[in-house]
Amino acid sequence: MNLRSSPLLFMEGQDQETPPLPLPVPSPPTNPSFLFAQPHLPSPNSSLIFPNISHSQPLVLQDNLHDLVGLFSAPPPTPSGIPNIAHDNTNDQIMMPSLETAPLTISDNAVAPSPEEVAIKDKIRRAASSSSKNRKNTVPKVVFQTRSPDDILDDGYRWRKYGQKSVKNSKYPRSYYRCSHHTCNVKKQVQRLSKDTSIVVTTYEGIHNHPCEKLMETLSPLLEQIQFLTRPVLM
DNA sequence: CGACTTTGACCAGCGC
DNA sequence: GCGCTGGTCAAAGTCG
Repeated sequence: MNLRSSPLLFMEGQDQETPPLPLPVPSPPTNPSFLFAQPHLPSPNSSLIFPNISHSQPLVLQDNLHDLVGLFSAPPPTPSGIPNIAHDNTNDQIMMPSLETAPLTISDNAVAPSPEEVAIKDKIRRAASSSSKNRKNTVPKVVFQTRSPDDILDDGYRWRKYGQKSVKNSKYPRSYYRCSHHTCNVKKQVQRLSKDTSIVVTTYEGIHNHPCEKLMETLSPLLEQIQFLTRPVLM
């Protein structure tokens, strides 16, 4: 895992004057089930956007937990023995299990959005607007801004690139990826900002219908051990 | 040989 | 209707 970012969060539709919502800071992960937590979005098409990244208190993802997108994945099937826990309904919070607990701050010197940021927000706004007219088309979208030298962030899933386009007002092309899992049609778009070339904007569209492979790889020995320790003992 | 990337072509939506 | 733009397709190429 090579993400080094300090995301902020605001909900789609929020205007520039409204300060972004600080991301709720979760407790340290104490239960593997947190790894399958899902974001609690106010509406099916609302989007999470991590806007200007603050340098003041960088969040660091734990190296032994690979699942960033797993936050937005469907819970695994229960027969696997992994309990299903989604978001914290009582506190209406998004659980961010893979993040260390560093308080999130809003950047004081936030700058005007770049053309790419404006385009991305416009695109999401249009998508939300059109889908509000047609409620059947409810594909959740999540937008991350991450400060990383790598275009491709290791989010634990396998992706197949199916297109690349140069985008207006951007000197960097936008890449289009689909989840390689045969039954999963989650897509993501990756684009580097020309205003700040250290920032990569990743847009996830859809929800994985399978557990994160790398995560399961990491967890399976642990789960086997738990199952062994909690097995019924014959007297 | 299978999985993946590259890249030009095609198509749909939107604004004028 | 036309042109622009973004998203997807699919054939060819690459890699392990």
